[in-house]
Amino acid sequence: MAMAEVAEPAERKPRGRREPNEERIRARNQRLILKAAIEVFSKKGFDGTPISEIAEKSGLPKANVYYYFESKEAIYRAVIAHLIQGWDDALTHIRPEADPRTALEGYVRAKLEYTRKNASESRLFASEIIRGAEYLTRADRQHMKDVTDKAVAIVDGWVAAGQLKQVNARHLFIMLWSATQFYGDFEPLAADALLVKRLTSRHYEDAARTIVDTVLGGILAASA
Amino acid sequence: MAMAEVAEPAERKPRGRREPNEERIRARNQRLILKAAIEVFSKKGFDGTPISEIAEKSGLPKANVYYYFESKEAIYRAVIAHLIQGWDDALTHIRPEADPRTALEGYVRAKLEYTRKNASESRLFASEIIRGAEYLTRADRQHMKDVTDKAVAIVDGWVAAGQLKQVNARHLFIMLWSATQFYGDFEPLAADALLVKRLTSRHYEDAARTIVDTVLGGILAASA
DNA sequence: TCATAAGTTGACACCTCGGTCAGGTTTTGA
DNA sequence: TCAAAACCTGACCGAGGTGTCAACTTATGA
Repeated sequence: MAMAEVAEPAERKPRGRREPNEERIRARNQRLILKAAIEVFSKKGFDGTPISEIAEKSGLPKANVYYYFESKEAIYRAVIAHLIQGWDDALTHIRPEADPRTALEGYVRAKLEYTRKNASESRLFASEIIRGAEYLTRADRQHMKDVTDKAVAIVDGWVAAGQLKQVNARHLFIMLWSATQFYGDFEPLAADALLVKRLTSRHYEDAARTIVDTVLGGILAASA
Repeated sequence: MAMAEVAEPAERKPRGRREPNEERIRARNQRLILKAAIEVFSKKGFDGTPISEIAEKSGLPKANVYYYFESKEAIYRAVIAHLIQGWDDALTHIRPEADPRTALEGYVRAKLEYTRKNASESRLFASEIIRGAEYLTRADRQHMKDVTDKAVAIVDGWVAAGQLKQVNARHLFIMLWSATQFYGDFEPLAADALLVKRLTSRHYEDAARTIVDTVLGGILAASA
């Protein structure tokens, strides 16, 4: 709603250069706040999160949090915007000149890795989408679309070249995405299904193998 | 937390029988409240939902809602418990004597159908899991486990009989589940990926075909 | 050295929300 | 017909949450 999400200082002209490791107060505190916010938001959701808890977790008094961010919503938006970045890294595995099996397997594994290592972020993102994605900016969504389009084009190319059987690339990526997301976002359910208390790296390994085997087995053009 | 979730009336002995279509006041109002609750909870989450809105949507004053339910949490629990029921219907397609292709295809289509027709419930469930599944009772989770176990055993049977290639049945079901869930729970994302504003039945049809083709193509034992 | 900008903070205003309650009306069943 | 149970509800309360503010301290740069 608000135009200026972050309260800007009166912009003293940045005349002198700075030592790299002398982190500016503003940068440090914003980082602290955002980091705490990711954790708390992902655990309790937007409405369930009191600013006081973000403040506590970041070691700052509440009023100081409001010195750096205009509102709770501004913090949330900043966090969401930050999530989008790391999002498409896995897709870099999908390169036209790569062979489909290696590329797709690389994607699946990278995606699972990301989901596993960044479970909080992943859940927060999922929860934002489930709630209707109202805090994702048009630009964020466009970016995700662009990245998807590019990957889809490459898969279509493989299909055209006879390297893959006919397949709807968009639905294919949805499958891969949802399957990989699942292990992080719905961990309790996944753990139940696998008869364990918590998922370990072994389960992620099994997941990768099953996904790759079944999906690739289904679309890889007669290589066997 | 509370033992008695729902405020019970002083249990007048049910001595006379009733006309079937003369719905009792209590039953009707509880139904109204639960229905409204599903909608609102799924849109705003537990913390984001004010009881006043459930009241409004169900046409009852807030105090009346509290006449039927002890607390907000009680309403939420009741809703969640209700969700579990419809959950495993799709799995009835997985029967030992069925042939794998028909069975799995039936499952995928039924699951997509459910997700599509009951998007609110589906999202609410997903959001509950993402938040850590703290309101799912042990019994609910056990039930889901049991149902899963049964389906897994059947798939394992097919594998043993040589009807399917070697596959980790538990991960397989996770794949199918997550893929089918995705279209309902993450609709905005799915729509973006498919370059449309909203998903239609055609997209669900494409989804079913893609899932079935790729997954079954990957695990069906040399039938082609 | 010193004026000014940036950063810090406890206290507080204000509002929303979960939940209660007293006292009413309607249903029920004998 | 009538008493008791079930049902209904406006008004209210207290806890907890967002966001503000005025006064203070620290950093900056000429």
